[in-house]
Amino acid sequence: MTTKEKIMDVALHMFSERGYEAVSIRDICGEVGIKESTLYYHFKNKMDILDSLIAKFKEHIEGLLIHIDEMPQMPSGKTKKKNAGSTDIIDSYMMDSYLFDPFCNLMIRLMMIEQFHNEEMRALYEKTMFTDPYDIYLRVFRMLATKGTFPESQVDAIVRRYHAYMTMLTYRYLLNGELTEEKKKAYKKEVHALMKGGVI
Amino acid sequence: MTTKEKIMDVALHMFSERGYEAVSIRDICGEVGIKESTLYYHFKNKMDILDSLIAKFKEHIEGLLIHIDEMPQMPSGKTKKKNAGSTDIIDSYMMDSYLFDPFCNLMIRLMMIEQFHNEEMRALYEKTMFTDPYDIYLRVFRMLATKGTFPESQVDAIVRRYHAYMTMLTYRYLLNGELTEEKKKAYKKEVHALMKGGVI
DNA sequence: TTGACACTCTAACAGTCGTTAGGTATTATT
DNA sequence: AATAATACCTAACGACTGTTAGAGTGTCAA
Repeated sequence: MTTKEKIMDVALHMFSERGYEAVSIRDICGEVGIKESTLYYHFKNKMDILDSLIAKFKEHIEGLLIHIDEMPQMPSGKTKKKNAGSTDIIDSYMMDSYLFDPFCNLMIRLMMIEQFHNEEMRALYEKTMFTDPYDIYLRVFRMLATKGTFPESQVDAIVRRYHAYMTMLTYRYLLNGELTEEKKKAYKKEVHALMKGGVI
Repeated sequence: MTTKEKIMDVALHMFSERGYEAVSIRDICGEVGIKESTLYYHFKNKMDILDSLIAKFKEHIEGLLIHIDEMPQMPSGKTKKKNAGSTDIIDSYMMDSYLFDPFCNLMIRLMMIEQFHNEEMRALYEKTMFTDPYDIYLRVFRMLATKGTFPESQVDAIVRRYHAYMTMLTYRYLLNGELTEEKKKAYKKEVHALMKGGVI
């Protein structure tokens, strides 16, 4: 990891825990192991660190959304038990590559903190936590409806329910205090229980 | 409003928007219109302001919970259309006296921000945003089940759904950027649409 | 061997931070 | 009238803030 990457990594950890303003340049440099002037060789000022993190995050989710656009009509399609495909693809993109991903999880926390006084953060937060996920769920469940898993007339209601559950569980387990392995397990367990239990 | 109350009011507005550490004593005093030394006449230090806000909030929700404990088996019970009672009591306690209440709404935002590096805040946040609401919904829907609105066997599933919807909508509309009248209306509209639409 | 470049350092700047000592009015109590 | 309490003030403290000028390093191409 280069010094620049290390600075961004340390800064994200600190920003997402205490907020941008509350973290000082000296806090970051102390943890990275460099002098303050060295940081200004890599970034033009403090805000430039935050901007770089946002740019990196935007690139990351852009990549995810492109992959979802290109996703197959039904992933592998080996097992044919009900809803299996939907769980797989949502697990893969929403959980493993987004909510559980260390970088993305910390960025979501940072957006949660900064959204109240930063309009750019607020817009990005709304898009990545509400608008985009809803669109993804809609796409997945529409696909499943064409496969005959359930009537197309029910898609809207099912997507609303699924989105509500996923959002609640995300805030309950993945954005509440430290993200432990236990919380990830509890989150996955609840999601799968809902799928099996026919609550969706 | 006394000077002490004004300090707490201004501090809460600033803390809930930018976070505790990012707000300075001079920021607060400038807005209140006093000198810094005057603030130290009313509070022993900066943390004392935060502690006072937390104490006030705890008292507030304690009062709400006691009122719910003492609530009648069925409020007024004049109209008998399905689910009418549940909506009324939840509107009254959860929305008007909690989520929409200016003081509580700002305290929730503050807890959202501070929970990641303050264990007391995290515990209070979990209790007031997840544990307590779930218990309240459970109590209300159990009561409705005994009235025959729906089978008792369905109570658990219904409460899970209701809690998920309410939590999602709260984060989507009431804890996302500025709390406008439009957002309150959109929130209420979605909640009532879910009740009428039989999605619950 | 020289020069250019990438990277890190020392040392300091002006401004802001939380906090405090000590003074001054106004009001209530004796 | 004297005393005490309440609520505010001026002025400053040492520590910390983001940021910068300028001086080394080491590596590589000419």
